[in-house]
Amino acid sequence: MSKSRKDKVLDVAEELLARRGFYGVSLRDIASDAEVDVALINYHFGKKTELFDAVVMRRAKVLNEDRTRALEECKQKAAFGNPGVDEIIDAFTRPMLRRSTEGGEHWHNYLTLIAQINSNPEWGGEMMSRFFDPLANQFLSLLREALPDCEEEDLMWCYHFLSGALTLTLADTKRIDRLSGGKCQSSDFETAYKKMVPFISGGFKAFCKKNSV
Amino acid sequence: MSKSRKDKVLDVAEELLARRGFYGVSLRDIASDAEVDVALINYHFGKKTELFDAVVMRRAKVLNEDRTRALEECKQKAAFGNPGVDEIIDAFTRPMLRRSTEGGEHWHNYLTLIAQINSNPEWGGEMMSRFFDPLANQFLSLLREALPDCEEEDLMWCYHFLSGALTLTLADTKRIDRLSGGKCQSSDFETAYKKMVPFISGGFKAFCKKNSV
DNA sequence: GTCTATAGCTTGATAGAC
DNA sequence: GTCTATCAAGCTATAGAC
Repeated sequence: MSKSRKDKVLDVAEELLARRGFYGVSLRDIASDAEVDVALINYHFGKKTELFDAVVMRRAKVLNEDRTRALEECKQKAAFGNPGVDEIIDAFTRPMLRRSTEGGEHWHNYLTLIAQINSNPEWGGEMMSRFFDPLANQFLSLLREALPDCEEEDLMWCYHFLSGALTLTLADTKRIDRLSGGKCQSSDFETAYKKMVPFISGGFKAFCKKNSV
Repeated sequence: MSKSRKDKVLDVAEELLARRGFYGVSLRDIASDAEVDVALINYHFGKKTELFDAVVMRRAKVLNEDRTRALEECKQKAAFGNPGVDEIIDAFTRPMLRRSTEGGEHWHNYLTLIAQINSNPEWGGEMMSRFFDPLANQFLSLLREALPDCEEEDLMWCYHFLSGALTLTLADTKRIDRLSGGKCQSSDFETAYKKMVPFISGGFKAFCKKNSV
């Protein structure tokens, strides 16, 4: 079964939106690249903003399932002793990096788009909350158990910093390539991941000394 | 001496660009809000991309001076014993947060704009490098001295995570307000700053155990 | 589902008068 | 420096035929 035109539109929209953002892409750009009529986009998705939502929603569902599963597995292990901070952070972040590296170009585009949404001051916060706050709360619940003495406010801010570090990584902007004189590549998510978990874990532990598991 | 029309254009452009990004703002939007003719923008700045550069450049200069000064003061102290990781991170980040809180609405807008540029995959990396890599290198030099055993690659990735955490904070997207049920506000930069320095410092130290000053 | 056609508006850029 | 006028192109959205 070959890809439907509807899916083709979503794929193309995703790619263009990831590159130039909501205002930088016209329905004509999308229709043209998808080899489809402009009117078809309206037929399937309605307004441009609704297409945008559809693009974000499609993979958000999959991603939330991935990550929920990883967190559940973390909890299972808790039956035999609580999971450590590192394991929890790993469960929360690994599915994203994995999709971006192993999920093909489409997933890479998608996660680049999420990165931009996350730092958009106009509607980014609202959108991230709508799609990802339930999952973030699952993550925070686990962390609360692992770090019972950590102040609630500290936990929230640490989550926020994690979010910034993670999404800038997904954005893959190539800045680090230049800054490091080629020693590092922003597209090297394997390495990024290896460094990110200890970095973030070290950040959390700075606030929860009593429980640095 | 009242504000020139040229400065007014820059102020208005900055505000609109911070909210909706490059493609989301038209020259007519800017001209209208600045109570100026569209042709005047072209007269002073040339093309739209050139106006954009001018907006970013104006305060980048001031900011780079601020931060260079802070790093220099850090080095001075080194004469009486090396500065610690915390002090170096503090010198690098505080001027940004301070401008955003004490510099008025214009600076707040500007730093929101920088946040979006930082995670833009199209030209964000290039732009950040162009305006801020020299400063980043000053910062990294100081850190290298403070952490002589830290691997170069680790240092670069830690800088990258710092950059993500810092700019998401500057973006002020209000997501943390919702996620925390009102307990935290993304606009509360004082608190954000108090949490950010230990978090980042903890992250760096995770890689440089021998020198956790 | 698919396409043609179009309404009605907005866009960046500049030429030319003062 | 400032403004009027204009161009050619692009835009979203939809109505209506098949």
